Order: sequence, then C-alpha cells, then structure tokens
Amino acid sequence: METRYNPHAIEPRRQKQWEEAPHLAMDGRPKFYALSMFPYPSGALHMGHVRNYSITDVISRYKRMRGFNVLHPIGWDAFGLPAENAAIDRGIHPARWTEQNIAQMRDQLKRLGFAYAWEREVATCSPVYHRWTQKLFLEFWKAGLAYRKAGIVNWDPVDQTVLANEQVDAEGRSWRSGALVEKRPLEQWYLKITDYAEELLQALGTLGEWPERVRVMQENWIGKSVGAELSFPIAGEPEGIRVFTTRPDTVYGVTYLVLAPEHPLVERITTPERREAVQAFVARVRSESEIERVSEDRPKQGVPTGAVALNPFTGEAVPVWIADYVLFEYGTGAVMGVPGHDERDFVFASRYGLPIRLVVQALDGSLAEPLRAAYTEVGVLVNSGPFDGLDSPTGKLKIVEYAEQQGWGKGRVQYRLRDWLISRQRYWGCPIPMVYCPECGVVPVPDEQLPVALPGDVEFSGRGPSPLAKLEDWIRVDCPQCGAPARRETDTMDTFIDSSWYFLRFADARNGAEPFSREAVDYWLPVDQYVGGIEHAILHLLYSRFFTKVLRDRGLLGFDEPFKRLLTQGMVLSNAFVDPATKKYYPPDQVEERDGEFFARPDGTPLVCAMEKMSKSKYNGIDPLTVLSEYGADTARLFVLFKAPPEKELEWSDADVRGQYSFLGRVWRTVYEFVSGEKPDRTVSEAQERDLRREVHRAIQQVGGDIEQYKFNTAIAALMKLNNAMADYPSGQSPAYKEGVYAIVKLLAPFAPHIGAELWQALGEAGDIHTSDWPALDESALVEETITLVIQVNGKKRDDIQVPAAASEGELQEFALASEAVRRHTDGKAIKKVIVVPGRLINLVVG
RNA sequence: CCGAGCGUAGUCCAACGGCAGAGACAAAGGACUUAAAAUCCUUCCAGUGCGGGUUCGAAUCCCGCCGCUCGGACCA
Repeated sequence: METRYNPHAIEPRRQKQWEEAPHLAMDGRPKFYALSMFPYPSGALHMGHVRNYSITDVISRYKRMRGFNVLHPIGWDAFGLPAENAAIDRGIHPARWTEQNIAQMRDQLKRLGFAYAWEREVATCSPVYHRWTQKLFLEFWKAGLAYRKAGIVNWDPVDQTVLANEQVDAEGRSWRSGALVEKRPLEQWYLKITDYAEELLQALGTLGEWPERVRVMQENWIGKSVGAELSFPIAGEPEGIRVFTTRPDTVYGVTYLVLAPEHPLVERITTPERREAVQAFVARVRSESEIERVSEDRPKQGVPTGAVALNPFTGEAVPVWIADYVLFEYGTGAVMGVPGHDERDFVFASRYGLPIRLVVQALDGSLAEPLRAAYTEVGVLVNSGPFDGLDSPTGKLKIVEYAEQQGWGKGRVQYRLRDWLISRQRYWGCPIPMVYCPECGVVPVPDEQLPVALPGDVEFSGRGPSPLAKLEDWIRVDCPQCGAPARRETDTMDTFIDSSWYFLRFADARNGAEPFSREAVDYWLPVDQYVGGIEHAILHLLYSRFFTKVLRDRGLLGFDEPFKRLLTQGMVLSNAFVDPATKKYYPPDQVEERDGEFFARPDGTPLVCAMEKMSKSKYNGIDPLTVLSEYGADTARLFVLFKAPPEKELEWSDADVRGQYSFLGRVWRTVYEFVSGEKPDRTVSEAQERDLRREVHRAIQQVGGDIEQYKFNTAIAALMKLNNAMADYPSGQSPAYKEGVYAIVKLLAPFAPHIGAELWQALGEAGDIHTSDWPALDESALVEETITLVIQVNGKKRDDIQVPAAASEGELQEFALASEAVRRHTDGKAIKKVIVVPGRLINLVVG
C-alpha cells in the first residue's frame, strides 16, 4: 500500500474494473430505482451535473450495500435545437454532432466514477428509441388524446418554431431562446392533457415525498376554478353571450359584459355606429405585444360595442363592451362585469362611468353605496331578489341551481391548464408518425412501418423553416390505408415527449418488440428516488405524470405516479466579477485584487465580486475536468455533497475543495498506519475501548440515517468526526480501533467509491466493497454508563455533572442539589417544580 | 401585489422545544524544513435579523416587522 493518497493512480484503475460490472437482472431482492434527470448532450458536463449525479450515486451505492437490487441508469435527452444550430454553423450533421458529444460526456461520467447500468444507456434520438416514442404517440392517437387543431400559437422567432404554453414565461419569453414570442395562427398537433387535469391535481396529494413547493407550483399551473357558465341573452344570437364566473353569487350586481377583443361575437353584435371605434380598438390591441397587453400598471381599456344583452336574473339590459383585460384563451373569452365585487371590474367601471352596485354586504353590515372599492370577501347577499339574506357560499349554490333550472347556465369547473402543443417545425426531433391522404384524411403510420426515420441527407442552410418541409422525396409517401399518393407530416415532436417516458424504457432498454414489457415496469417502477433541478418543476415533471396516467389507462402500466420521492437540488454558484455601472462581467483572469477590492485589468474599473449561478456569460463556471485532473473524482464528489445540503445553493470554493482532498488524505493515513503497523498497539483500558466503539457505532448510525434523509453534508461530517477520534486514539491495533478502520472505509465508500475500493483491498479484503454489506449497528455499543447532566435553575444553566446513566429521577435531583454552583441559586428558596429530561438535563424551578 | 422558503462565528454549514457547535474553510501562533509547499499541533471568533408572545426552558412553536431567494401575478 502506498504511504500517501494518490487519486491519479487509483481512480483510472478502479474505473476500468467497474467497466466489467455484471448486468442487472430482476431477482427476488427488493428493488430500488434511483434516477437523475438525464442530460442534454451539450458536449461537456458542468458542475450542476456533478452535483446531481453524485447524489443519486451515493444513494444507489448505499442502497446496494443495504441489500437492494439497485437500478441506476443514465441516458441522453438527445434531440433538440443546439444540434441543428451546430449543423448550420459548422456544417456537421446533427446526428454526428450529438454522437460526438455523447461520447465525450460518457467518458466524463466514467471519470467521475458513477455506478451506472451502462448496458441500459439510451439516447432519445436513436431510431431504436424514437421508434417507441412514435408508437406511444400512436397510443395517444388511438385513445383520442392526440389531435390537430387550428389556433393562435406561440411562435419563437429565433428558434423558428412554435412552443407550448409551459415553455413561455410570464414575460412572454421563450424558455430556450429567451426571445419574445409572437402569436401566429397555425394548425398544430396537441395532446389532451386537460382530460387529466383533475387527476393530475388530485394526485398531487399522494406525493407526500415531493417538495411542497413543487406541488404548489403544479397546483397553480393547473389552476382549478370552480364556478359557473352563465348565458346572457342577446338579440340575434341563440346561445347568448356565455361567460365564466367564479362568483355566480354576484350576478345581481352585473352592470355590463365584456368580450375579449378576439372574441368571434364581436364582429356580429357590434352596432353600425360603433363599428369604426370597435375595429380601431381591436386593431390596436392586436398590434400590441403580449408584454404590453398584460402589463398591470397600465389602465384597463375598452370600448362599448353598442350591443345590449339581458341579465336573465334581473331582466335588466346591460351594455356589452370589449376590453383588453379579458383574455380570449381563458374560460369563454367573456366575463360579466361586477364592479362592486371584483377589483378589475371596479377599476374598469370607475374609468368608464359604468354603474357600481352593492350585492354582497359585509358580515358586519358596514358597506354602503357608493362603494369606494370592490368588496371581494364573503358576506350576505343583498339587492339580489329572492336570494337576499343568503351567505355568499350558499348564494353561489342556490343561484347556480336556479340558473340550471331556468336553462340560463350550469355549474362548471375551469382549469388554467391548456392542451399541450407538441408540433415543432424543426428537423432534429422525433417525426410525428402521421400521413395526410387526400382520400382518407389524417392516417397514422402503421406499427410495422415504424420508425419513421429522419432522412440523413439533408442540407442545413441557415435558419428558417424546417429542412424536412423542403424534402419532397421524403414527404411523398403512399397512403398506408388506400395506397394513394399522400404526404408525410413534416413537423417533429417537442423534445419533452422524448423525456416523458425515458424512465420507463430504462426498465427494459433493449426490448426490440415493444417500448417496455409490462413485467419489467412492474418490477422496476416507479422510480424510488428522482433527483433534478427545480427548473423542471412544471414542464418535465407534469408531462411525465400525464404520460404515466395515459399509459396506465392504456393498460401498459400498473401504477399511477412515476416518481415516488423527488429531490430538487440547488444551483451551483461561484464568484463572478461585474462592473456595477455597465453590468458587464469580467473573466477572472482579467481581474486584479488589491486589498480585498477588485479591478478590471485593462483599465482599472472597480468591480463587484458576487456569488452567482455558474454560467458562460458570467465567466464564473468551473470546469469539472480541471477539478478532476487536480484532485480526482472522489474529492470533487465529496466537495459537492459536503459543502451544503443538497436542496440549497452550493457556493464554489477552491479552499473547501482542498479541504476535502486533505480529509481523504487523512483517512488514507488512518488505514495506512493500521495496515503498516506504523501506529503501534499500545495498551488501552476497557473504558477507552468502549468509548471508541461508541464513536464507531454512532457514526454507523448517523451516516446511514443521514443518507436516508438526504443529509449528505452531516453524514460526511460524521465521518470526519470518526476519523478525528481514531487519529486521537492511543492504540493503532486494538479491537475497537480495527473495527473503526473497517467501518470508516465502508461508510466512506458510497461517497468516495475509488478510495473506498482501494482501502478495502489494502485491508486484505478480496471482495468488492460496493456489493459488501453495510456495517451492522450494535445498539449495545451506543449505551453510555455515565452521562453529562446539565443542571438548570429556572431555565438557566448553572452546572453540569457526570452521573450514572441509570440514575433515577430522585437521585438526579439529589446530585443536582449537591452542586455548589446550583446551591448558590437555590438556597433559601422553595423548589416549586423539577423537570427531568432523561439522559440530558434537570431543571429546578424555584421561587 | 400574492404565495412559499431562508436569515446562526470572518465564511460555508450543524443543533428530536433541553449545554448554541457536529464538521469544514479562513485567520493567528507553533512544530517539521536550508527555505517553501505539504503535513501535524494549538488558539481565536457568534448567543441565533428585529420586536413581541407561548413555555420550567425557544435558534427551533405562534404573531408582527425588516432583508434576501424562488415561484405566481388582469385566469374572471
């Protein structure tokens, strides 16, 4: 055994050995499926990957030592635009670019020593994978859950493709390109996720091991509102104007109706004398960007259409307006204006002089007309005909009931969630397996003709429409149904489709006959532990849940939720240097430090140093490879796990990395001194042996418990503590010391697998440490004969004494009262109460 | 504006309602060395953002405020 720790010698050796790991099989052991969100093959791992994958690797290795049959796979989310851009910019085919990147990143993953089931590796772009993506799409089609619809869609002008609603942020920017999206009318493919809105919402309640905030985000995204759809009769329209409201109890307070400017009724009901003004208003709203339109600080604007509808409850005529604050996409695209009890309506009505009516009185009766603000709380109905006197929740029910009887409307639930637009006008994606036949219409490609492969010989000449749309040879196809000349769909699928089922494919990754066998998914799924970034809280996680439920209903799966336990890891930050005036970032090699202040090297501009998320644009990324070549994989892994709890932000620190390296050096030293006999066998007392054994078993208890609870930072601290105790111990060969040496090597192995394997071998053990048993906890070793008893008087600590652990409460009180320091505070006072916390403290309450 | 989370030594982080310190980094001093690095030893540092409440006892539970982070915001 070498005297000193040298990761560069041991890591390549161990990694080579792991290449030959036996393949996984289903067996009688309990299974454990640990999964990190698979990466996009950009070409280089970043620190976020290292953090993410280190977490699942520790959990997998730990679970394996605990006797579980562990599945810990990896793959590549390999379709997507960067590959296409590389083709345009550098003339390299997307397939080849992707392949090269995967090879490079696979090598990097291996250098980090992650224990993956490599025989199950998948890449979503490969035909053996996307064939099954297409097959599953056809399952959706057969279930009536995939359909084409013409509508206004989000268009990303930079990436030249449409986007799903989830992929556009609150400011109207694309999640990928950051460009402001435009609205375009197009006919596109959708998946009917709204059919599952209620179950996706309800089942959040079963995800007890998900972070609260992810559940809340999904709940908000689904956005359930319970209310009613009411119809307001208007001349010439048999259906009337249908509005959706969550406050049917305020229907007696309606003083106007508002349509979204895009609403199809606008044109039909506008009176001739209002036509010009209405058309001008609609044109103006159309010309505005999403941002302008939804910005809240601008006044709500509208114009009357001249039309008048009837409030069926009151028989009153109410004017119909159009206004920019009503969204066409939500509800029915029309609302009833109740300025007395809706803040937006109040603002609008005040601006345009529309009447404001009180129909819900506050519970204390304090409201009087004219109202100074909208009252939106619960109250008692007034000015509401036969419903006067009802509290507003009851009023809601009764009014909906009455509307249903009269045929004026019905109770209805509305969701914010919309169907998932999956068409993308790009080349590097999974082709949608559909054919358009002039005779038969939309025809699915039959199973035996799958996969619909991407044509290889394609020219990528600048951005613009998808190259597929120009490939006449590829597009032309015989109709699978009637054989007539037909045309292929040229759009590809959103890449989130590829990732909505990859965790299922891992259960049976080499199945050539179907996406996965029922037997394999029944055994391996659901994923027991999923780990990834919070940025997928809605997109990927919601889509995957949707897929799971649909495939369950198609009989392909037998469970309801794909991910049992979820951990969202925090970001990795590092120091960035920015000029506060221009917000320009400087790379570290252009920054100079003088007396703790920072200056730009070229011109001496003072800079601010701040912890920010690692990114190329801020020049503060740390390449994992440089850490690997300097300190090795075990140090890098230990650092990202130790520095912060996994769900929190992680601040990069070179000094702390070195600290982890020295810790591994110290553990090496501990084992070396034992093996070499350099630390001699000095005589130790039984009590010393018991004390050291207690430390050893405390560490065994804590490390296991902490891993189960994701507390890797404190688990590693416990290892450090044990190593410190060993270093301080006089004997280097006693039974307890030997037990400690074995324990520390095993406990360390899941975190730092290379050094773990090496030290195990140095101890003369032949087997693989990573498949050996986790050290057994001896509860009796934890028992203490004496404890430190803290004595408080009136809650303040006054003394601490050593007492036998077995002492009774009465004895403890006697010990406490015997203390000089305590007597000073109790003498001459009556003891009113004594509180004993067993094994810890005694509190004397005197007065 | 609404919602959630977080504020503990110089820094990162610990602490079932029970001694504020497990662990680390940094700093200082020392040992080793011709010297430096590495290594080892020793030392230093907060009363838990602020104000109240509950309790025998509060970093921990409750209320209000301040600050930071994240998410959602005209969804009728």
